[in-house]
Amino acid sequence: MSPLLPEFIQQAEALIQGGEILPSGVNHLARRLQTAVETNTPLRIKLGLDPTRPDLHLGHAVVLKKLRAFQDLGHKAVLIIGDATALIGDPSGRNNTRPPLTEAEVLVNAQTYLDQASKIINLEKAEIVRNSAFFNEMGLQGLLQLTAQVTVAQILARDDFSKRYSQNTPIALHEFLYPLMQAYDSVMVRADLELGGSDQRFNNLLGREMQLAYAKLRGEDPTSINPQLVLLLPLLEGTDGKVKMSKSYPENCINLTDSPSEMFGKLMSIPDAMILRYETLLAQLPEQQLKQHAEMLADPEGYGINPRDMKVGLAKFMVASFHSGEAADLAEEAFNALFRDKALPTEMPEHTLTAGESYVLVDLLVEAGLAPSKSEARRLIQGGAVKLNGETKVADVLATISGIPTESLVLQAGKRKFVRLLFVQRMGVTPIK
RNA sequence: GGGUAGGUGCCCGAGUGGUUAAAGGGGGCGGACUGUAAAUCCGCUACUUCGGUUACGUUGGUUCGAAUCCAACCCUGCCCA
Repeated sequence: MSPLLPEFIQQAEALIQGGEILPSGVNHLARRLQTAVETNTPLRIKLGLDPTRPDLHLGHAVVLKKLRAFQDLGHKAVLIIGDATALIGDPSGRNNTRPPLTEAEVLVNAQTYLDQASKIINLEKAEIVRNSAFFNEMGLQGLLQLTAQVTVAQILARDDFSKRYSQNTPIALHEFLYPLMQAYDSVMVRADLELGGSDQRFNNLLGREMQLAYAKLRGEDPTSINPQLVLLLPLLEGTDGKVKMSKSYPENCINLTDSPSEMFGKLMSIPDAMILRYETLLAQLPEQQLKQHAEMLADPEGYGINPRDMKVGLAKFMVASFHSGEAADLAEEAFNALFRDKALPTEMPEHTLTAGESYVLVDLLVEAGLAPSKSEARRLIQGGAVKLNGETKVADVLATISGIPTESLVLQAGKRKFVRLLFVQRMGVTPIK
């Protein structure tokens, strides 16, 4: 074997940065990288995504960006659309069974996933595999063979399962299958490295075992097998700064499909303590800059900086990378106008009303989508949340409103919900009954 | 199959006959403040034609009155087989 070259060690270090490689040690990865170049066979980098809910968020972006980094070095991205595994739902980090999905939902979500992933990775150069392709073929025998490779004790050793088990919360048997199936993915796509969040440790490591097990079944020499490496990346906390960003808590997520202003605003809402973490995992700023930011954040007054401005920088960077620089500028302007200067937004949904008619405000709030029910609308008014044209606060629950033709009024509920009311002349003749 | 403990609002969780639309916490929403949709503080958190109506696994029953008592059923944990 040729000696390990420093350039590949450096490459490996850069790739591992922020994450954890298993088995641990830079050299494992460096060796693979070098061999790949020497033999001119790109590494197969596996990432599995379950189309359980249609939107990818910035948590996924952390892993996808890493996948992109491998792509940029000429390696093969193997994207698994877990349309079979999605029928179970990953029990990782869960304390209860996931709600099942219909097959139709899974299909729609899968397509959306690919569209969104294409914002980060180069989809044309990636290999895309739906795991239903081989799981549907597997048959009972295949399933039994798969399940025979792992013992119940091994599965129960997994943290989530053992916790649920000891807390007497139900575990459905099919949930045990999830790690096995994910591991089998690795066998089928002959993965050299699997990417995952740090909660994927068990599943990804099982992939190694499974690759070995199946190699033995095929009668291959176990010593000649190189099971996949595992690169685990930290889980990004959501906008609350506490719980990891997860599809299970949509309000805590920043989605890749979020509009520029939405993405900007959500990034501005992360706690100050999260700034550095986002910069590390998402913006992937150079180490030096991160260090500098850490110092400044530790003593904002001393450095004469405002953490807010740092957040603005982060928010603009992210919006620019998912939308465009222009969109980022516009989002910043709109944000400042709306929240700093408390101006009305320039664009908002419209709701058309007939001029001269009298409308009860409570009804209007519901019709215009500003409140989910009339009771809620009343509460909003009582809480002082409802304003007209940004000025007049409505205090009366029984208030009514009417307008003259071509007049427009801005109805506002809270700081973020606006609707423009347009009054038009009644058209034609109203039929009289 | 036998025994036993449970099933409460978006989530967790108190409540064992009557001001209980149901304590407390989390989450969410709103307000004030600010440097932002940070932090902090405060309020709200079933629906309604404002008469009421619907809610504590389901369906019946007892009672002037039930989340609370009774019966059957469904679901979950644990022990035994």
